[in-house]
Amino acid sequence: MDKLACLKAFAKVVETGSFSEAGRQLRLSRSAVSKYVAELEESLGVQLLNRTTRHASPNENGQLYFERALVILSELDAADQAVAHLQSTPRGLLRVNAPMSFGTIRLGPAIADFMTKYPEMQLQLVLSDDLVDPVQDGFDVTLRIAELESSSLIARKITPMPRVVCASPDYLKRHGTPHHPQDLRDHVSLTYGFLLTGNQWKLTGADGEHWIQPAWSLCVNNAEVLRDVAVKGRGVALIPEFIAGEALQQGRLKAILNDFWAPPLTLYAVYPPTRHLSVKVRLFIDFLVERFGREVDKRGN
Amino acid sequence: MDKLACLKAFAKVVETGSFSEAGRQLRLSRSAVSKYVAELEESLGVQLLNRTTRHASPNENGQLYFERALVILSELDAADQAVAHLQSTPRGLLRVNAPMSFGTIRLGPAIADFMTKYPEMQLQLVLSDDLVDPVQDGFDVTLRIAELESSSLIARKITPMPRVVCASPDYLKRHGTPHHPQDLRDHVSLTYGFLLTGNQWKLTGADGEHWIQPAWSLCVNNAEVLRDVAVKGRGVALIPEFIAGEALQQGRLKAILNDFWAPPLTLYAVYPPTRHLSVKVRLFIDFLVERFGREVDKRGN
DNA sequence: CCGATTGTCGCCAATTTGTAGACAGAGATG
DNA sequence: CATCTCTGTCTACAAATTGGCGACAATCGG
Repeated sequence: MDKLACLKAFAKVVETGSFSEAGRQLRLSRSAVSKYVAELEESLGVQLLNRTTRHASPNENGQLYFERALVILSELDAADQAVAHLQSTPRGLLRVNAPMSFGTIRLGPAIADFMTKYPEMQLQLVLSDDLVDPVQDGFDVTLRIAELESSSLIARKITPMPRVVCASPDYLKRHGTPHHPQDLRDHVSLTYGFLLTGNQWKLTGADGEHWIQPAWSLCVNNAEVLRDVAVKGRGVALIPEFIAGEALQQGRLKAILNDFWAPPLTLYAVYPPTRHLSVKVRLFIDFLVERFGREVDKRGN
Repeated sequence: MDKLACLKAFAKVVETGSFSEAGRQLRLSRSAVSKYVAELEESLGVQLLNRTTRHASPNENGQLYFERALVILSELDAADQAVAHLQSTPRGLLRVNAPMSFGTIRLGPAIADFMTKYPEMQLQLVLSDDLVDPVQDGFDVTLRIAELESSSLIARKITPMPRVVCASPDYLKRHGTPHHPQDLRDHVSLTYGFLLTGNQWKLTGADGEHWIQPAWSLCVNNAEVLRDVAVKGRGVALIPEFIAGEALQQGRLKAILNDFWAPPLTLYAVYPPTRHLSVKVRLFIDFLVERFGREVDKRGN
């Protein structure tokens, strides 16, 4: 028997003085209410209600039990509400891991707004380019920029990260401007190299996809370094727009091959697989989606 | 879902740190425990436990809810015990209706012992020979002496009440002593008349049943009156032994037709039809059975 | 490194639930 | 006072839930 359902039925019968009315308020049939109360009496071995064919009233036992039942039912509601409240009030420590470049260029400035919005939270931000397992390494959420991540960890897309092919004006003056992806074979590339596509660049235009493996003179796991070397005229770089942005605006770099585009990378949030996402993590991720882009949840969460 | 079962399962998991051990202690399978806790988390919309493949521990939500759950579960046990205790401690008012004769001759003297045994109870005894409906007339229990009572009220046999045929020595000297039930036709009977058998006397001996309708000169609804008139030599009476007893012992009445016996009457307790008999009533009836005779429950209660 | 134990999940037989409707009784109404 | 309406209980039964079995992958101890 569902003792709680019996308690609720019993309490409602006492409140209303009627099995029928109790049934109406609890959205149960009269016979269900009758059975619940009978079951309760049976399990206690005690008569709780005096019944006539028209109404019911608690006897001494029933009055005592009714008062106790009300306390118990209200405490149970209070307990439910207490955990709901605890869950919905964001506070405590949020530990975030993010890539270096994204952390310094985009996330860092945005964090102040998040902390203004949720003043009770503490945020610990660790910037690193290592592949990090949040469960293993004690983070609540890890941000990643990747092409496509297959992982057993739960991940949520935050935003696409467009990329741009660019070089310094001085480099272009000395080596000519490539007009087609195939022209890149004659140029020096500065490449990231740690994507799933390795050192190949995929560029798509009106005439289809082009897979180019330019001769690379520098392979590094930090796009800011690629940007800075490109600015110094050492080659052509394919790097995220958020990294190249300022140099492009200042004319220190020039975007080339503008009729072609590289598939964007994607910013993901990765977090431990629990049935119910911590509200801290959820609020943080919602903030990132709102701040950095549209929302596509990778796992239908 | 049975929320109470879920609460118990959850609490046991937190206590033991293990779904498996919780299952063993609750005599449930591991999968049942797992499902209960998952259901609770689902209904709250909150993660309560952190799980690894080897053990489980409450998170902050879970710790809060666990503490609340313990309180609720113990209060529920306390409520159950409170009504059980209330039920088992006999006190308060017990209202009894009994027939006049039985009340004055047998019950009255016994009552003192009952009240000694249960000093916290008050007993209200109303002696009347009216047919009384305990629900209608506000009694907890009504005693009846009858041949066979068919009633919608619940009744419990307390004891058989044997009857005796008797007359005064003086009457017998004047009218002769009947040796066979058929001889009663030539005698004057003093009859009760309010039994189902009316004024007919049924006497059974070695030669079978005899239905006699003696000529009655007195028909009254009180056997003591019948006894007193018989003592004065006015006729032959068929009355309960407990009423005739003292006069027989003193020689003021003489038992006759001793090779024949009238079917005994039966002392019943009648009480309102409730699912669980009040402990006051049960104790009183148990006392009567113990004091007055063997126990045969008429309704299999 | 292997065996034992863990928690979760899907499947399914067993059990319980909760309603419909019949029934008898009480109270309201004409 | 008779009739109607609503009551609480009970039975039958379709629908829903329960709870265990066994498979699976992960972890821990020897």
